[in-house]
Amino acid sequence: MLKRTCNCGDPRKENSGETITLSGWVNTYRDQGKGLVFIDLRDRYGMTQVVFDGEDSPQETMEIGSSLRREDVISVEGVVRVRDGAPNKKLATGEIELVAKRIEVINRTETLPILPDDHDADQIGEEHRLRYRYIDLRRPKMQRILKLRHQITQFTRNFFADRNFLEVETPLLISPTPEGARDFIVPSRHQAGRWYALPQSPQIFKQILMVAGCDRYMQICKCLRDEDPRADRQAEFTQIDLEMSFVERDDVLDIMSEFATSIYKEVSGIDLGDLPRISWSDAMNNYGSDRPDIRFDLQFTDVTDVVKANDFKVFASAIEQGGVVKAMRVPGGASTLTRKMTDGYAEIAQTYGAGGLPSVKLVDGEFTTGISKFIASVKDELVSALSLEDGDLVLFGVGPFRVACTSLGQVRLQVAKDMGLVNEDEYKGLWVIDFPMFDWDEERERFISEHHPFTAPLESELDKLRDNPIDCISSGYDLCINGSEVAGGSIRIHNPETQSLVFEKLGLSAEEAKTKFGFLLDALQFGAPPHGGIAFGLDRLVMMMIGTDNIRDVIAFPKTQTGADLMCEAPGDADPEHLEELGITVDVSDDATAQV
RNA sequence: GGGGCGGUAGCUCAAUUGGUUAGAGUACCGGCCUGUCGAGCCGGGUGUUGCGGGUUCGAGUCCCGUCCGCCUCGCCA
Repeated sequence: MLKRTCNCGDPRKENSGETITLSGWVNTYRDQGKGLVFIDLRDRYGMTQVVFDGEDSPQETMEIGSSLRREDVISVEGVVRVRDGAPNKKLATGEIELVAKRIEVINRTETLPILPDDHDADQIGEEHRLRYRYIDLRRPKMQRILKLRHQITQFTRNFFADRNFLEVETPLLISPTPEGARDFIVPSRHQAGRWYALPQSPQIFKQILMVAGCDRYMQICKCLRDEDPRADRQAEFTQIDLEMSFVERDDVLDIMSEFATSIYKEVSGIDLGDLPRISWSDAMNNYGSDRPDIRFDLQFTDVTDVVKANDFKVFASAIEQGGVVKAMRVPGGASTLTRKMTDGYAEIAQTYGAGGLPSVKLVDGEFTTGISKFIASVKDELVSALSLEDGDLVLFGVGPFRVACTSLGQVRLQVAKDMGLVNEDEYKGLWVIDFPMFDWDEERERFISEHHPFTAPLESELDKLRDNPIDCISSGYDLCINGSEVAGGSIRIHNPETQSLVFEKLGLSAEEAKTKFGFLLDALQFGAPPHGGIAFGLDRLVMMMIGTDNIRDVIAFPKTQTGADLMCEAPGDADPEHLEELGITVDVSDDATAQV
């Protein structure tokens, strides 16, 4: 093989006269006719124009040159020279070209299913990009993403290594867990009929590392959750996972704030500014989200008490059932938002569980449209509670607290988009703290952890954990940037009594807890330090820095919505003998599925 | 599990109310062209209209089923 002496992004004017060899892919070819062919040769580092010139290139090289097609792989030895014509300002190597002397065609390509060309690759159906990922990844844009991701992990390792964190690997084959997401399971051969689970996160192991005296742990690790994906969610994703001993909440928030602001700064030049801390309650009440986007205002006002006096049925019955009425003032919304748009908002509210989306406009000092005639009696009170001005639109979130808030919160996001309130170049983050410990699950008729079962309550809330768990505030915290949750963590429970109590509140019998988490409860009995930590969603960090809504863009080999890898055609069939060895028989009939 | 959108040439798309031989750009193939750079010009259609049924004189188009992809609700401690 003709060995390269430098990369396609390297040659400069200073190298003219030098004989070099480049290897790479033919990005484009421009055949000018007998005696002159240009190709752009591309590798990860850049592109160089190679010229096959009848006057300077040997006849044989000339002939091969004119037969080249896009994405053929070649090595070319030649002489660097300053271009005759105008330099190409789009290329770093645009002032020079390589005059081909010797060429080796390493591999020709069939007609390509997709072209690795940033000009129109974004138009190509994603199905094709995923099936031929090795071609898609050749695109400069995808190469930039791979590189940025690498820079982020590199920065992360250095940042935490500098601060005494140890990178420790935790197992992939672990025991199934009762709480949380659906586990991927793996059959055991030595104990046929028993199963491993793939980790949803290394949670318990990192806590045990704290008990083991590691003091500070970090890992960039795969997490696996067998749940339906979304645009920003994959079953298989990566976390920057951390845990620290002898810390309180503020210690974790401080060091993680430093990490977040410095990684944005260093890797992308983005200034996150300060990261304010707001309570979950304020976030829900004012923004209708536990991960509010604070790049724009549009806050809510609770008008439950204001509209109580009124007998409008929708409000009255919601309040009667213990619900609330939230109002969002949209300044100037009366004229800028069309009927079609507000109808769309109502659909959004309904999608998130609200009955509808009552609204009124304030025009010439009077309520018009929507529910104006039903709430005329409390007009003055509403105007003053919301500081309404002429031309404002008011949208109401009605229902049980979480439904009223989150449905209006989703509407808030769309309104901001429609009114152009979102500056896409701006990055604003905040910590959401003081989460509740539990939420009540109507279906299962029991408490479920708002964060996870190892989250400690705030020290001052210990009494409530026993007597009034629904009001108990946890030590949990989430870091949200531009309305996206990028990290979440908590101070953990480090004494077995509290841990048992939480399991009990979650409806986990002592026996069950012992079976599933016995080793953790044991560990807590043998000298567990107070500890806490956090996990950053690496994929979402990369998404935000690269400016994409699609998580598949930032994963080299992502899966589709049905968990398929289109390139390698996973999942695949297993060898029947292998299954027999594992004691597994498979029944995929409709009946069998229906029974599950 | 539910809702929505889509599947036509290698790729991106078009095809009137169900009506002649399913078209265009690009890629690809052939030819021309010595300074191009998303080269240009001339010529070439390379097709199981995702798959299986059905209705009809006639289906890319309508109906039923199914598969695949995307968005989404549930789900994601």
